[in-house]
Amino acid sequence: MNQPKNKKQHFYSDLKRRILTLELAPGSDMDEVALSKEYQISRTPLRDVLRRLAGEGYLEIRDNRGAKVSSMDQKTLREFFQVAPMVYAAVSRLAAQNCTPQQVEELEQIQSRFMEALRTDNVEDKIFFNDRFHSLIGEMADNVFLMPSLRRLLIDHARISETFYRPANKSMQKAVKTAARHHDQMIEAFRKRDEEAAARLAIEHWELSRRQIEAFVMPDGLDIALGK
Amino acid sequence: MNQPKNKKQHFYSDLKRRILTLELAPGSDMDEVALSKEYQISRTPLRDVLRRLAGEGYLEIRDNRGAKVSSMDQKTLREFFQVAPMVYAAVSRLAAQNCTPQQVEELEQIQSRFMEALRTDNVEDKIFFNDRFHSLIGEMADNVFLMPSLRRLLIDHARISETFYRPANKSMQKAVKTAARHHDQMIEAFRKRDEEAAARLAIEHWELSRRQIEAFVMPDGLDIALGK
DNA sequence: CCGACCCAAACTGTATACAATAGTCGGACA
DNA sequence: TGTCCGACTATTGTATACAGTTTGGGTCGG
Repeated sequence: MNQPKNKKQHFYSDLKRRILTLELAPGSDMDEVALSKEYQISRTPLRDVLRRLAGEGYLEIRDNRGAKVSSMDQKTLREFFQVAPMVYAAVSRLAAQNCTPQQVEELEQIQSRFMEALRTDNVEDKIFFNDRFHSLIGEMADNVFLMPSLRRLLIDHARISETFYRPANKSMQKAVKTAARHHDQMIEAFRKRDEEAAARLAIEHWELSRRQIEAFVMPDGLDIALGK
Repeated sequence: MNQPKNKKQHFYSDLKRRILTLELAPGSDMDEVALSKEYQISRTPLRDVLRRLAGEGYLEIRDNRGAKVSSMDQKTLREFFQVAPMVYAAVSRLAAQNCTPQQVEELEQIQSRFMEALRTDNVEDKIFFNDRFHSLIGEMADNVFLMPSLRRLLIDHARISETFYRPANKSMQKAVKTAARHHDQMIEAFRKRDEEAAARLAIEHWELSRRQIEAFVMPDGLDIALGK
């Protein structure tokens, strides 16, 4: 987007973007000297940023062996759908309780930009504004103890959504439209401070994702009986 | 405990200990040069550790104004009890599903050390082994998305427990015994892989804490009617 | 007496040189 | 030919000097 004067912050948000958009594949190694050349920044602040991103769950750091992008395997996916609906329902509930009119307004603005991205089929913007949408709901919930897990979830949500936002078939295109409708309904629920609706929508929203991913991982005709 | 050869790691765990035991008060500022002298370590790795602890929720870092210990005010307490039972119930449920016999055995060892600390009235050990107990349950749950929030909760759990483990009255002493009994029952639930029992115990465990804290914040005879 | 401004001291942020560690390639020996 | 050892290279970790920012106090003008 716009290059901040601050190189360090630019590196921070750019690396984040590259991870969320899968431009940097899960598991890939970060080379400190290469990155320091690329971003014209010395290794000290660069390492600072890597440590920070590790703390937020974007990277994993192994002693004496540098950082790598957090991996995303089948186990991760399983764990993701095991807790995402619960955490997200709780966040939505709290958000409905605590949100301010300003926040709801901001949410609407983000949503309209998200819709714009859908219209113009701008994949990076779809991912970005969807992430912003859900992050803001996290801020609305305003709970320091729930936020860390939500942040971690949103990282993989964005990465999972990649498959979503480059729709391979009609079913996925339809799912994206449904998801967008969910967003509108969520905004409405927040405006009315309707906890129950917010929580229910959150769960529906993630169930939709889960079904799509399942269909993607196991396409039609391959519905073999799985052990466990 | 034992001084590791590695100064950096020693600084890391020692600072953690000082925060959890409230030796470093919530909100207090970290002075990099002072700490680097105290721990005989240069500022670069020291800052590394501060950033890492910030990522884990022990510290907050403000640009150009250094790190301070995460604050713990009334709002924090409120948020804590708003989500702790839920997160902890979910963690316990998953732990009951996934735990290995080795882990249950380790849990028993930690519990016996915890009991020993209660017997000898070693406050620091009480806090340490209670923290270890609940951390291990987090590991048993084995879910990267739930762990960040659990870790954040356990920090303030330890700090809240300070009041617990320096019991001011009979009621608290009794509560500590009940909590210890909960631990034993949890171990039993894990051994039997009884999800429901584990979840129920987790909730009871935190309700107990909440009641004690409430009693502490609002002692007998001060039960004035509160707005909201 | 009060407030605005400025300067100095203290502290945090960055660059860079150097040290330590991990990974790799090739040669010696069985 | 296979394996093990050791030096070499690539990469991460640490120390330190220096640059930039915040903060507190003192001074000057109102």
